[in-house]
Amino acid sequence: MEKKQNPLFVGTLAKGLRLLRAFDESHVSLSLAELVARTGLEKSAVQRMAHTLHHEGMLERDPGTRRYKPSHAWLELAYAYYWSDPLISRALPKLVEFSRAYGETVNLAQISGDHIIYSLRLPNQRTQFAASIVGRRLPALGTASGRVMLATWSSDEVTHALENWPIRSATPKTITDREAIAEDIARAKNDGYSITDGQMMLNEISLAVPVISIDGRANAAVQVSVSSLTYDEARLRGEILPALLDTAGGIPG
Amino acid sequence: MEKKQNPLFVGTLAKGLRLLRAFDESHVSLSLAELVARTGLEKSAVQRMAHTLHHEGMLERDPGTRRYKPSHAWLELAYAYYWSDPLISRALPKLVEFSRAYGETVNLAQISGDHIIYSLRLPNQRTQFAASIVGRRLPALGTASGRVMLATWSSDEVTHALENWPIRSATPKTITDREAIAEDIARAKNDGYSITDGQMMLNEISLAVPVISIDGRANAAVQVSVSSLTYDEARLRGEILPALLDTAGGIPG
DNA sequence: ATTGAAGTATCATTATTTGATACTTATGAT
DNA sequence: ATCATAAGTATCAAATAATGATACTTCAAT
Repeated sequence: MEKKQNPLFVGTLAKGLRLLRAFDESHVSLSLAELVARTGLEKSAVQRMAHTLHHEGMLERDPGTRRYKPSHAWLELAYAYYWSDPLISRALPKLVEFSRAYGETVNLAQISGDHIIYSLRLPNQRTQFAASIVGRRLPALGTASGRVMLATWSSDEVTHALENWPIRSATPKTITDREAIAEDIARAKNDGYSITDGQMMLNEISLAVPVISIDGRANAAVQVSVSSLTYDEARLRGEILPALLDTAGGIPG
Repeated sequence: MEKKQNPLFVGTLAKGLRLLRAFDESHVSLSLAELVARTGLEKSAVQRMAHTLHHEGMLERDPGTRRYKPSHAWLELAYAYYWSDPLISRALPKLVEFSRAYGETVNLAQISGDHIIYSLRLPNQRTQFAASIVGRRLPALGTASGRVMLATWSSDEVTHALENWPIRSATPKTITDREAIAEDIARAKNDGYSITDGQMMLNEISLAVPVISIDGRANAAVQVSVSSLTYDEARLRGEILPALLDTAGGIPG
């Protein structure tokens, strides 16, 4: 640790957190050696941190393989988060209502830095795993949700986002041209919704509408994903959009 | 810290985790002073840990009130957990299928020490917030899910659980007599399901069936909650039970 | 305007973490 | 089977980084 941090910064704690962060969708369990590789910490440090996290119930440990895994405590943290964010309890009943009425996958997305994060998801039969579980982060500029939120922000903020926020190409159809994204945001500003086609996954159309707070700004969006095989954009606009606007508008300010 | 721990134990990290754990459904945001009270740590230590957790993105901080809150990172951890637990991806499609077919709230519960934890929840219109979000823990003996899991365990394990696991009275109808719970588990062993009425919440009937693994043991259960105002136990057995058994049985070993 | 509580900053002390190393256990190739 | 190598575990002297007491500042309430 060669950082000249604030004297209030506790490096040991920060190191421990790096072990937790080392787990993700492509690293579902990690050995000691793998933790060393992924965190960049000393072997001894990882040994101690992993031991402590296990002792404290934050890491599961397979006695056979000696590999570490996330524990149930990670879900308990999510539980605490849900109670702490007032938007969640306001949005959930509306999303449930929509989900039951239309049978399509519906999500609540929130802005989180330059990404969006899905904080509520109500999957339907055909949605695949990654699109069914909360906590997924995606670059905001590449999603209908992110764009429809930006459409409610000041033009300075939008400009800054367009210039600095990341873009990740996920499919052949991913738009990586920032000029084109700017136009899409402008369109969303006019229309009050945003539609993307195959940006994160092929054959997936997303429709998002903003959850606007008292000050007119949206930090959240309600979003529906449908298969392009069963819907086209016109049908989405005709059948789903009005209900989705109701849903988002019905979320108490 | 007067603990004579293993030399591998890093006290500083454990302290930091206590701050995270201080948040729950009735402590959605905490001031520095409240964190001191809830963790039992020194004011200086809490100051440093909170600063570090905030710096590392694990705590949100309201600049106005100076209160700390869980951050979106807590949902990201849940995301990593979901990928790490193979049962989740196997169970989810089955639960979705059931949910859409019957329109009733359905959950996946897993054993977690002497509690159960809800790891998947598909809420319907009438379910209230606490029953809609994942990560909730309940004393296993007080739930249909816990009992139906125990029904697949060895009698030694059941005895041990009956003698030692906690019971919390949540409603006037909560059964606190361990003898009665023993009988209920025995019944579940025979029937292959368990029904409870108003144990955690009045007017709520729960039906749970085990998710049995290759060795015949269940560490998970699929559970349905319905209102006692619209269902009685007989109707639950007749209409829901067969489908629920299919659902749980269809979860790949 | 005053007061007490909450939050913030500082710093000498020393307990704790550190990281190198040695040891043990697993794994895989021949 | 045997060996070689990697992975995991244990130990300990050195010194860094956490500690916690205290003083200072800001805030909230009367």
